Amino acid sequence: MNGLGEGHSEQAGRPPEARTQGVEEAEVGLAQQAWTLLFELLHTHMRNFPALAAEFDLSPVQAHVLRQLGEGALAMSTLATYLSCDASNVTGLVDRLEARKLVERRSSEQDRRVKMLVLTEAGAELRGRLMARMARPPPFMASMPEEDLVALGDIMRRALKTQ
Amino acid sequence: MNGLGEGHSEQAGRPPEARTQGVEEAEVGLAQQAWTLLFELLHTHMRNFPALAAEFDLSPVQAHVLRQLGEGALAMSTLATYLSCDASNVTGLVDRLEARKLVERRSSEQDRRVKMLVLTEAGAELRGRLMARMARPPPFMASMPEEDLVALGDIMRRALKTQ
DNA sequence: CGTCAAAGGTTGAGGGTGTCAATTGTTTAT
DNA sequence: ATAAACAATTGACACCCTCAACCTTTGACG
Repeated sequence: MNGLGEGHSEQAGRPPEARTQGVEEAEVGLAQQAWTLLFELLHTHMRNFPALAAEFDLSPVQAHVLRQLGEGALAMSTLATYLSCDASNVTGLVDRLEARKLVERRSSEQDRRVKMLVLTEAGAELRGRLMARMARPPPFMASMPEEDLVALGDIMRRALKTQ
Repeated sequence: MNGLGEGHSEQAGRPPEARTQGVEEAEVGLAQQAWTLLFELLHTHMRNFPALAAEFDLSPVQAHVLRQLGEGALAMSTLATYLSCDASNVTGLVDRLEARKLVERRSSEQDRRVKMLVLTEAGAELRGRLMARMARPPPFMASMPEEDLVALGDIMRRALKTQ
C-alpha cells in the first residue's frame, strides 16, 4: 500500500553505469519496478511462514532445515553454508531436532571430524507433509489467470537457468 | 539447485480434492509449479536480507519496522499487526530503536492508552537509504530480458490489484 | 617420523526475537 | 458507578544468531 507510491522518491541514487545507447534508463527502472512489486507481494506472504511451520510444531528455521535435508546425508558445515549462518548455530539447531528424533548425527567414516545429518523415519515423513504444504500456492497466485501462470512459470525457469 | 529435481517426488501426496472434471489438474499444477519456482528464487535471495540490513547496522526485523514506518505515525498495536507478532514483542523492538534515536514514542491526545511511533530525523534519513538499497533488484532480475521484466511487472500489478 | 596449520564441530557469553500470562492505566458500555 | 475491553508493559522462558575459544582430526612439509 505504501511501499509503492514512494518508489520514485527512492531512486535518487541511480547507478552510474548503465550507459550504452539510449534504452537503458527504462531498463533500470523496469527491473527495479518489477522487483519492488515482487518484493511487496512476497513479503506479504512470507509473513505467515512462521504460522505455516507452526502447523507442524516447527520453528521457521527448523522447517528450513528439514527442507534442505532432502535425500542424502549432509555435513553440518554444509548445512551451515546452505543456511548462510555460523557453524556454531547449527549445533543447537540440530540438537533440538535430534532431541525430537527427526534427525540423526552419524560421524563419517572417511573423515572422523565431520558429522553427517540424516532424516529419521519420522523426520522424512514430516518433511514430506511439510513440503506438500509449502507447495500450496498462496491466494494471490491461486486466483491468477492461467496465461499469467504460464508466463510466470516460463520467466522463472529462464531466470533460474541463467542464475 | 536441488529443490527442483525433487519437485516431482514430492507431489506423491497429491491433494485429494481437485476432482471435478478434467481441466483442474493442469490448473493446480500450474499454480503450484509457478509458486514453487518463485519460492525457490525468492528464498535464495531472502537469504542475504540479514546481510543487507546489517549494512545499516540493523537486524532484519528492525529494517522491517523502519520500512513500515513510512510517513504518518503508527500506533504500536498497529505495528504489531503489520508484523503479525505479539504486542509485547513490539515493546522491546521499539525500545532498541528508540535507544538509537531512530524512532520516538509519543502518546496520543485522543486516547491516552495508545502510543504513536514516529521516525526521528535520523530515522527518516536511514530509512531513505535503506529503501533505496532494498529497491536494488537482485542479480537474477538484473539479467532478465526486457520483455520478461515488462511481463513480470504487469502480472504483479494485476495480482496486487485483485489481492 | 614429528610438527604445525587448517578444518569440522562444540561450548560459553551475550544479545535480538518471539510467546504467554499477569499487570497497569484508560476508555466505553451498561 | 461498575464492569468489560483495550493498549502497552513486565517477567519468565525458549529459540535464533554471532563471536571467540577450544578440542580433535587431518594433511602437508621438513
